[in-house]
Amino acid sequence: MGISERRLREKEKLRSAILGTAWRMVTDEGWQSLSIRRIADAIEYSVPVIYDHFENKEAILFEFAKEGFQLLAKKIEEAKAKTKDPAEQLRLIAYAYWDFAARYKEHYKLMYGLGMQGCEVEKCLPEKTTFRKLVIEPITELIEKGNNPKANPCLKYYTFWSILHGLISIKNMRGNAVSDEINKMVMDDAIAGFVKNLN
Amino acid sequence: MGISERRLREKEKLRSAILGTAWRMVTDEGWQSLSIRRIADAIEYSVPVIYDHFENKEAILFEFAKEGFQLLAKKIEEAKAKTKDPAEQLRLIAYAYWDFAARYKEHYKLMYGLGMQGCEVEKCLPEKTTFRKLVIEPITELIEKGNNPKANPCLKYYTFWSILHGLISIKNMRGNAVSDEINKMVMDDAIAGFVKNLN
DNA sequence: CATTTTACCTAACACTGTTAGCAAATGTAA
DNA sequence: TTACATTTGCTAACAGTGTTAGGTAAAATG
Repeated sequence: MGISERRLREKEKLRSAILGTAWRMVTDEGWQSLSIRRIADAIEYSVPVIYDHFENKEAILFEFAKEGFQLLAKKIEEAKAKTKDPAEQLRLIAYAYWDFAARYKEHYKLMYGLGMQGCEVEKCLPEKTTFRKLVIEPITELIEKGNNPKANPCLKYYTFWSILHGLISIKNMRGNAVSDEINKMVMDDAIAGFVKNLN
Repeated sequence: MGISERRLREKEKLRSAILGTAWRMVTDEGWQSLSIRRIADAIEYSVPVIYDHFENKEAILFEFAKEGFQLLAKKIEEAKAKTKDPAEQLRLIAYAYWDFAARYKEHYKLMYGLGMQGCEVEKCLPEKTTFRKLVIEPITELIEKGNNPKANPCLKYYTFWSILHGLISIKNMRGNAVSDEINKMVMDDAIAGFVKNLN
């Protein structure tokens, strides 16, 4: 009865080939160049085979978006685990977020629809919630320790995220017109201000 | 010799018809639905006529982007003119920016490529520089008056803009999942924190 | 061995942006 | 008025896109 298992393996292999090829295209030439037909060409199968593995093109994009959200959550978790000081945690989280967006640029663009038509990422709620919880925790701690206990952690989380996302979006837009050093200085400054304001 | 002038007027009229039709499509059905062919259908001309007035589709998008940048600069200018207190100016500018992004949603998406493939907006430098100058001025003033004169206005401007753009981007992403009140509270909080940190 | 399932392909549909080439109308000059 | 040149607008095509209907041949199943 190894036959059907071999078949499953082969099917899985084809699926991986599709995703692998797609990913190579994206990193080489950007999301714009990704097309079902070109994937089919590259894996040396006909076009409808792709649709045996993915409902449509968006389903392929979604796969990468999910990967991105999971990876981001992991990175944030790792960064946070490095210290117990909540202020330091927030700083490390911000760095990790920044690093993720720089290292996995195409993922980030897809996840948040930067300069491209994003895909429906509503289904990534679990991963997003993880991120949210990881950030809200140190914020809550800092608020409790600070002298402004009426501050709303959820609201502050939103602010924190907005700062990061705004910086990264603008950085992505401008290409390399502004040096990374300056960009990082802006982030440092913004996060320092944010943390200071929590007290 | 009014003939050639009439012709020019008619040509201009057709150009307006193209832009007007395009804009109606965008507001009715989003950027995604905008196509040269549908514009041609709507104005009851054949497709190549569009190309007599615009080099390509991007040139049409660019027209709206430029309009957006100009309008934004105007709104910011008006908001700033309402007071002479730099802190208050920054608050009013932030409100105006927010209001612009809400009122001219499709413009904003196009200008910064949110959830769509944006167009080359590098040519809008004058309008962008206007915005930049309008914001940097009160920031510089505040820094000079404050007790942290070594702060870099340019860097702070970048931070200010990032906060606003981040908030708006995230708001746009989430659709109506978060109420406008909360969104505005986040902005108020973030801007207040930013201004406080300038001193 | 017959039947069903699976794998896979060709060819099409309905779109997209863009352009070559032609025909008719109009303007200009002899 | 006639001859030429320009403008205006069109049809039809090219080269892509995502997606799917329908058919064939191989493989697995009863």
